[in-house]
Amino acid sequence: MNLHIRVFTIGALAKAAGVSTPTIRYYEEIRLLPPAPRTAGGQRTYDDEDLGRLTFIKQCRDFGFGIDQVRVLLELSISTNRDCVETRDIAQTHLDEVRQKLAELRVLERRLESFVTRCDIACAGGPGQDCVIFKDMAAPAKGSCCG
Amino acid sequence: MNLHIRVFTIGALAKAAGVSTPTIRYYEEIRLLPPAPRTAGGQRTYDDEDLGRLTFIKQCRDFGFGIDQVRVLLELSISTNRDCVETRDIAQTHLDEVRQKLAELRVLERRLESFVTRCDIACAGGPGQDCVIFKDMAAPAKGSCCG
DNA sequence: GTACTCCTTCAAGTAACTTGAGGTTCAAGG
DNA sequence: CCTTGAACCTCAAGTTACTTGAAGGAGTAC
Repeated sequence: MNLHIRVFTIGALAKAAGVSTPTIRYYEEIRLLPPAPRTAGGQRTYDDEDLGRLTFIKQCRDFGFGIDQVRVLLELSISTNRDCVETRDIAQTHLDEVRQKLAELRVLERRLESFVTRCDIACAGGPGQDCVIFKDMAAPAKGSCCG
Repeated sequence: MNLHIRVFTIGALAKAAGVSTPTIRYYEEIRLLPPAPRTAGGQRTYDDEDLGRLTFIKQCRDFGFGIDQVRVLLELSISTNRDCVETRDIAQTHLDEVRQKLAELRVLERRLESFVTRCDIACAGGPGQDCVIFKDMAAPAKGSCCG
């Protein structure tokens, strides 16, 4: 057992968990974190349990989960009869979304590449060219540059 | 020359450009679009020039450019001495950002894949398992599931 | 006791719209 | 002419996940 009871100020907790202090207050406000006990002067105090919870939240956020998903994951993490299947499903759904976003960004990357390349080919001379990119983009088809 | 002067209601314009009507009002409010002339009854009217401008904006947004970038691109598109080089640079910068985001998402995809896979291996039996994912995630290292 | 950092609350700002409430205008049909 | 229903109007607030700023109090080291 750990006999040391570590107490953190909000700044120390923030540093330990890798988030900002306003973020911690915000998490308290939206009840992701419980209301912190205060010193006589009104300053918030935290312990290792809070650090664990906050770190968990941070990890989930780094995974890209939304606040509402984190809320569910937190509840699952606390329930004694942990439902790993539900956790897996949340992660799977999120993975699907990430892959969807990846696909969109790959398309965007190709379009922008093509755009820049055509700019280079047609407009290497600099300003004042007869660049038709803008006419192209004012029509509802695919964009082009200086074609 | 086109002798037809097409006049659009806000709804018709929205449909033609592929945006929503509140979006058009919003664009007017933030001065991406000029204030529309009104009918006697106060309803907005648009013409083909507006359609061209709005379509241009839509294209830029689909490319992922932010509103402020669209503002610059719009000005470039209107200037008589078009600076294609500046346009290219804006697109190149944006392309770099897209690639950065792609790299991040690829890392995320791998992490989530690994997460889900480990869930499948260790927790195929369903709820009630001795799943350590939550303990892992409350520590500041990399997440795992049911390991 | 004073200097300095860290803490407090509250309000507003960010991006780019969307949603809702409550009311008006327009075009068509009878 | 009158009604009906869709589409329009304005204004305010909601969305996501915080960040930023102002004005002032608490804690600690010298």
